[in-house]
Amino acid sequence: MRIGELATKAGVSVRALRYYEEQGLLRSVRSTSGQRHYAEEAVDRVQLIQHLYAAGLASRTIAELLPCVDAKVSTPESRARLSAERERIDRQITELIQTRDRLDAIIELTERPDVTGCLVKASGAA
Amino acid sequence: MRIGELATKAGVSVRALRYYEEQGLLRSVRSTSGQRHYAEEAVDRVQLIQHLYAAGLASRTIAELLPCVDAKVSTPESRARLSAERERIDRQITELIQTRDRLDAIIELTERPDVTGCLVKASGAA
DNA sequence: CTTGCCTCTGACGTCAACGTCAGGTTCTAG
DNA sequence: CTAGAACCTGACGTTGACGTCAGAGGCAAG
Repeated sequence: MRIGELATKAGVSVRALRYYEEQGLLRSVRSTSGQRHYAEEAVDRVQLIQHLYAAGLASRTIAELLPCVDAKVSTPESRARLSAERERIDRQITELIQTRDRLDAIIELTERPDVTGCLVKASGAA
Repeated sequence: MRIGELATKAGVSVRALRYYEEQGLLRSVRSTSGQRHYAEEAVDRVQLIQHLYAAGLASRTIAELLPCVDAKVSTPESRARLSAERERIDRQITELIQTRDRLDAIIELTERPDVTGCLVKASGAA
């Protein structure tokens, strides 16, 4: 498939795909006229890239991780990098859960209709 | 306390605190000479701000949420906004967990020492 | 063959959350 | 009283992941 189709299927922009290639995250086969062509698997790969971006990884980091994903080969460094990022994501999840809980508490406070007094008086209504 | 102390206690830069004030997220009492002074609670507030940033909220969004946190007052819109952001964070957590699990799978693949063949040959070793 | 959409390569624009530097004031320890 | 740290207000710089525009070529339909 060509770049437009991949963009649609993966839910990203054409520009993003070119950018991924520029960053070494995505490869394409070029036709004689220079147009990019992709296999079906590229859809999955693009989505993985998106998820890693969403997890806060930078292009450089992703570029360092993907080769060992492809080759299923690991050096001590790549393994360290993989688990380091895994831990980072894990901490991020923990933090997000805390933030969500805090938001929940806030919602609880602002939504409680039985403490109507605070809406007007905002005095020490325990 | 003054801005430097707050920065240290909250673990952010002085510049960041001034930026928060500029964005309407943090208030300070000015001394006659113009220096900012904060109460102890500011430490908590700054950390909440940081967590919301970490959860992907923009300054504008935080600025819209904080007043109803402060006043513990809620309009229908503020309630909608609060739970909308809560849902966003929730989806983000789900997505992060998926990404983490995917990383785990990758780590499993690259770390497995019993499939030594793929390190050199990378053939169809099931 | 032409119309119209898709694609190409630069290359500059954007936006947010600060970093950083300049030039001047204020506070505090000795 | 004085040196040095901390603070002030602008205001420009930075970074990453793209958006967007310009100008030129490619491809299927009629």
